[in-house]
Amino acid sequence: MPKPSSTHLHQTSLKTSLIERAFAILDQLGPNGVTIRAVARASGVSHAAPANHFADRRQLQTEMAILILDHLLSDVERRSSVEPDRARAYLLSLFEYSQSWPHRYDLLWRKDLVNWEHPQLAANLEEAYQDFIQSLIRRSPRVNSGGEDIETLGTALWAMVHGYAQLRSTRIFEARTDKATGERRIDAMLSLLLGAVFVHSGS
Amino acid sequence: MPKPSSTHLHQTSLKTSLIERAFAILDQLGPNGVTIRAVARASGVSHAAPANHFADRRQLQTEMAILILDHLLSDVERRSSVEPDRARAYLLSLFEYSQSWPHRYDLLWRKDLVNWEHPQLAANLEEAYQDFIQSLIRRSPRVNSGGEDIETLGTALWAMVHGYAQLRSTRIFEARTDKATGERRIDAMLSLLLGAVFVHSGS
DNA sequence: GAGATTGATTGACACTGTCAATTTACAGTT
DNA sequence: AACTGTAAATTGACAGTGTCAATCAATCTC
Repeated sequence: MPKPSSTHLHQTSLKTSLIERAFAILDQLGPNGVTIRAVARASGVSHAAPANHFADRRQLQTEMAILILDHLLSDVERRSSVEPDRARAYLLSLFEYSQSWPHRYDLLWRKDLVNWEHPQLAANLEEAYQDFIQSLIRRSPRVNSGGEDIETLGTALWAMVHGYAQLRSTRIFEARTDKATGERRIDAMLSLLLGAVFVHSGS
Repeated sequence: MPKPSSTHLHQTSLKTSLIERAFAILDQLGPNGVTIRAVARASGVSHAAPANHFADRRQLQTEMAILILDHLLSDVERRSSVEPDRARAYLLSLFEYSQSWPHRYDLLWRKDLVNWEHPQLAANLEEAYQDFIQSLIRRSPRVNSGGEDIETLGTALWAMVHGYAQLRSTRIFEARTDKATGERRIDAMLSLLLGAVFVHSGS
């Protein structure tokens, strides 16, 4: 029952407006800035209005996480239309997104802010991950080691990119946050892992 | 000027007592539980007493992070005395620590709670990382590719273990948090990377 | 001993999330 | 058209939080 006409005073439903403002605050101030009251304030409603749409703060951020994951996966599709290697598209998008939208990426993996038990969120990630694994298999069925080692490889790749994205902000790896050098480094790491494992090394 | 006798009413200096209690709370409730007031309460002092020892909450948690890193590195040493491969000791300790002390490990990398600009903290991590790289070189100077690729490999290994440790809690990798299967998976991933790159594959 | 300094206490302020009670505005029924 | 019911927004309150200012006590220094 989506009511196209205004329910009360908002042209667009308040819920979507709240989420919009929440993203604006997130991008600017980070996860800690996304308070219920700040979002309400930015939307011009009373501090308790959001309660009608989100049970609590965690649920707001969980719904944001679903949108962030969508956003990220849409970037995978965009890149995949150019890059023939779909597994590579996943990994490069993952890294690029973490650098382009650092606060969104941070929020996504904060399990105190996001409820990863949420069925849709969990299902979307699981689906993406399985698709990633499939694209790895499709990429090159002929692997040095056989069997389920392909899943180990997938886990290693995903974890590596994710870990690198997160640790870069602590400056252990590379002093400055230069995106270009980061991508070059990612590329080298992927070549290392992919090139060494697969029979015909890519790129 | 460490005053061995009681400054006021505490046998041991209040600062160390505060940190002790803070760790107890951290281990039980996670980073969000470590509030200035809760720590003060647990130490039996007024809510503003900690301000004399920590400028703000972030500084308390930053000092905790220094201790956590020490703790983690001491585990590396312990393991290194058994495991001849020191680089491997780093990686396995890193993972095991993240599973044994999940909340401490979480806190360590939370840049909103910990100030990674802190000179001592940054220096300690940098030193450990360089030692890790050195142990990688010492492990096997003969690498397939030459030059600074050893640093790329080091980054890849560290990032992979860290990323795996963090993502395990979101259940993408392995549904249940079984430590044993986790270690087996880590082992497989390390063999993948190390065994493929180095001339004589380890383990 | 007098004075100064360090450390702890109390009280306050501006925030936060969340709940209860209330008011508002719309929709459907008769 | 009036009534009623329901959903949504408001107001007010409560218990927390971090942090600051003023106060108070105890110790150290000369």
